Amino acid sequence: MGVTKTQVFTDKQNRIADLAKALAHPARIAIIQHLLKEKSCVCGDLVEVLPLAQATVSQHLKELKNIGILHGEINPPRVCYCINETVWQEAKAIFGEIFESDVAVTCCK
Amino acid sequence: MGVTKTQVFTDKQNRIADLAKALAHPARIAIIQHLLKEKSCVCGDLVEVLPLAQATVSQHLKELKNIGILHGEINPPRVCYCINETVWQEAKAIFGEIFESDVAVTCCK
DNA sequence: TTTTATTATCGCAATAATACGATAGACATT
DNA sequence: AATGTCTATCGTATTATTGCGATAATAAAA
Repeated sequence: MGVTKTQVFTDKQNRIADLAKALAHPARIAIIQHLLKEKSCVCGDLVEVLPLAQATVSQHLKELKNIGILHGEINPPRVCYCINETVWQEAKAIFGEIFESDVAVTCCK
Repeated sequence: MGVTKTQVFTDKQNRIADLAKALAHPARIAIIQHLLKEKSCVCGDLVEVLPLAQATVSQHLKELKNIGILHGEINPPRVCYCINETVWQEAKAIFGEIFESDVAVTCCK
């Protein structure tokens, strides 16, 4: 065991979980916040902002790229990372849908 | 290593990441969806709905309870789990804040 | 071609997360 | 007191994640 049983859940449930997992680390939150705030999105800038080693930052960027939230654009010798607006809108819609539900306060009564 | 360096990030960044981590598993998404949809929130019902062992479901419930999204109410011999509206609104606000930001499409140009 | 600058990947170590059987705990009912 | 029902916890095996030094890869510039 030790592996998530993705096959028993719906595609949407897995997608929501994957998107949430991409946001489930403070460094990746910091990266996204920086890219939303600053126009500059060069990897080296992020390495300066984040108190993590270059290899670690690169790894977090890779995860965000894999899920689709970011895409990288080679601009030698630098790489410019940008938020992928399509996936960003997808995530916005998915989380919006979840949180727009009203909670039954008097549950089980 | 292998442990997240939480101390170098802000409380808010860590909180966002923790809330996202709570949502970062399809079983926990399914649990939340079920609690939002159905009035029944008894642990046993969730065990029937989810194709996971009782121990595993209980463990996921515990994680959601630890982060504050759920609270359990003992109703012997059952336990009724409900969404904690305070934390739910907090999460809604936090994720809403992130996603309301406009993305600069023409990044690095 | 060599150097320089920047980023990605590899390899490793350590911790975290997932899953479940077995068992313990809580509490009403018999 | 004994039983039955439901849930939590423990122990364990397996896989995933985090972090970083070292090194490779890429491409412009000297």
